[in-house]
Amino acid sequence: MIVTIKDVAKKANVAPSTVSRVIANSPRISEKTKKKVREVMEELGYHPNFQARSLAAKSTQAIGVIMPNSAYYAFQNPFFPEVLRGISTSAHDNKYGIYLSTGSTEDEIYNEVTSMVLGRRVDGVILLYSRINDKTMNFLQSSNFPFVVVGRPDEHDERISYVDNDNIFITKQVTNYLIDLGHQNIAFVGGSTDFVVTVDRLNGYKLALKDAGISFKKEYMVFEDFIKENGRKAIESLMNLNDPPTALVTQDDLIAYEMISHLEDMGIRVPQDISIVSFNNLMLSEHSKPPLTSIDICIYQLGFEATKCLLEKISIPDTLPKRITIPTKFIERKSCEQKK
Amino acid sequence: MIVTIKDVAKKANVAPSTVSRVIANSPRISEKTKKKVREVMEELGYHPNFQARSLAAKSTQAIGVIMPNSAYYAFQNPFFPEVLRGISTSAHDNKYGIYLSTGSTEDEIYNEVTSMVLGRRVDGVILLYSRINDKTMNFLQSSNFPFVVVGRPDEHDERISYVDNDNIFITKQVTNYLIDLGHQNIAFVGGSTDFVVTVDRLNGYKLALKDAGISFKKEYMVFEDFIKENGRKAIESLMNLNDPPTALVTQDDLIAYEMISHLEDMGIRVPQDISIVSFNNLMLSEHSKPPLTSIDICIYQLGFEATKCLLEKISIPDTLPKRITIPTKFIERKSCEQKK
DNA sequence: CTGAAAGCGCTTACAG
DNA sequence: CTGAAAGCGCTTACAG
Repeated sequence: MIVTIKDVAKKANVAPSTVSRVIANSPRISEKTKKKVREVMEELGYHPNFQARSLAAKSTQAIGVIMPNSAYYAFQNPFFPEVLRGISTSAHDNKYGIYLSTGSTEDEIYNEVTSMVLGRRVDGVILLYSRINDKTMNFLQSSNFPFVVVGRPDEHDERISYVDNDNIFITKQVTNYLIDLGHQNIAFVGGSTDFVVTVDRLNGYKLALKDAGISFKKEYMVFEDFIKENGRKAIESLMNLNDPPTALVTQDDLIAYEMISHLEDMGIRVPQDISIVSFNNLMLSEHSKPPLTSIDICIYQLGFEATKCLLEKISIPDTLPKRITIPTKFIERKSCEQKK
Repeated sequence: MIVTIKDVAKKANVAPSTVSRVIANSPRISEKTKKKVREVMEELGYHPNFQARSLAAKSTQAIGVIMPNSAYYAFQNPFFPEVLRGISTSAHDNKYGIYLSTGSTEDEIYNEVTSMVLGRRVDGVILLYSRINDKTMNFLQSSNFPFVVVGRPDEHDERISYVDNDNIFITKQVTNYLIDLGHQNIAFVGGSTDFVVTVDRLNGYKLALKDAGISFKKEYMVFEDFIKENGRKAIESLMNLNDPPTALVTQDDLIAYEMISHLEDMGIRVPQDISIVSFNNLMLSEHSKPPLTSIDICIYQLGFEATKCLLEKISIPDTLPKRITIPTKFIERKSCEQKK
């Protein structure tokens, strides 16, 4: 049979309410009573029931983590285990559990989130992506439920708490790095433009070009949909331009690997013929050929800080919205070269 | 204010129990009543409270998913997002949620699992790894709680439900493939020997050698701890043997990439000088250089079937333990060559 | 410092 | 086909 608070109370000769207070470690209970009750709990193998606790206390001690739908480039992307590690470390430090939602379509995600929130499965939510005009985010905001976004919200970013890198700035820097190496024909290979991160990075890229007086070419932008459909063709169409790029800014190491592979097949060498700089600094990037020059966006920290921020908001509901910027590291390796 | 079953009942002029039955879509309620109640639910924006439901019905509609601790080689490994995708597809199809546990030490995992189970946070558990003499697994089994393992349990495997590849067999096959290419000096580069998967694959490897009359050499085995500490040194010590291997069976594509990188640095070419065959067939492996010959272990299916199996066990408690074997695919690419 | 009582929002025999 | 009542295992004012 299941051991309840009543069983413990009876055996310890106290009221159930006292046992409850011992569990919560209330300062209003004497050490002596606490000791006795704890002994009985131990003896009986008592374990508090989460559901009952949640119902009575109106707190679930769980946070919801919402992954983007799998259409997002590369669900095989190590980004997710890594954020998750950051999230769970912070969550467990605070005795919170993680409730995971991974819809395969936007609607599925939306439904899962609404039922999670309205059904009080969780005390707060972390959105692991930011998409343009996202109805899930809109729902979260209008329902006034504690949530934080990993990424920059498309709208109302002054009213939403979020954790992000400074994507515009770092992409500008990275592009400048290529420009300083003498490159003028720099292409941008991005994820889906539905995501704010893509838009931000694209803007950083454009900014750098503008500052350097390099005109921006539409043909130099390639996005996820095209790559996913036919990565080979995507890069071919880029390299077959009259004025092919001599450098690439790629949004993810995984995409960079694929690009490099196709390029080599086409007889184009990295970095001798084309330079590549990328994002995420996956573990592998150190060992790829050539070793990838990449931006370490500190994925773990992104998750860790987002959780910390959420937990704060849960415990102090009128916490002001804040933006946390996670610094990045430029890891220079061997995929870029001075333009000849 | 929160809308409860009572509010709906009052407005619809029925008893709360009737509303409850409408939610459960009980056949004992007339269509007419159902319709009326549903309209009111819609109108009031009613959403069932999970905690209350769980408490009364003694079912949480959630499964716990236990990840191995991050010490496991490569938490950046795409294995996890991929199993998770399989798990969540199956779970959501059945209206189950996913409760994630990711301890960073064995003890943390153990504590999370016990509190999850004893505290009735979940209806069942999926263990995403199988480790030798694992106290978490032992706890699960002795507490008679529904659970299934992804991987082969170390002990009592006839009494535990699990989903696995036939690791012994496939590793034997893979090793034979290398033997057929003329290789005699074949090394095994594995994960941690704490995990059953490593042991099984090692056994498959040994079996193939034995059948071919090749004597097994201890120096030809390299394991995780050594690699993690110093991957470069690990491979160097292998290649500096009097009789260095001409082929490698590697447990994971990620490790294979690292090995290849070190080998090239040492001036040893893959596949000309050394052949490599590996496991997991990551998305990248198609694009790596050389394209990796790898075993696709069907990670998604592993997760999907494990969940199906668990859900069955939850709904029919006396379901017999079963073993489900997920077939694998041998993806031949260009990392192996005939021995010269 | 401790207890009796009400209540969190549901489900489910039981009765009709 | 529907309702009244008890109960799931906790927490938390309120009272002393």
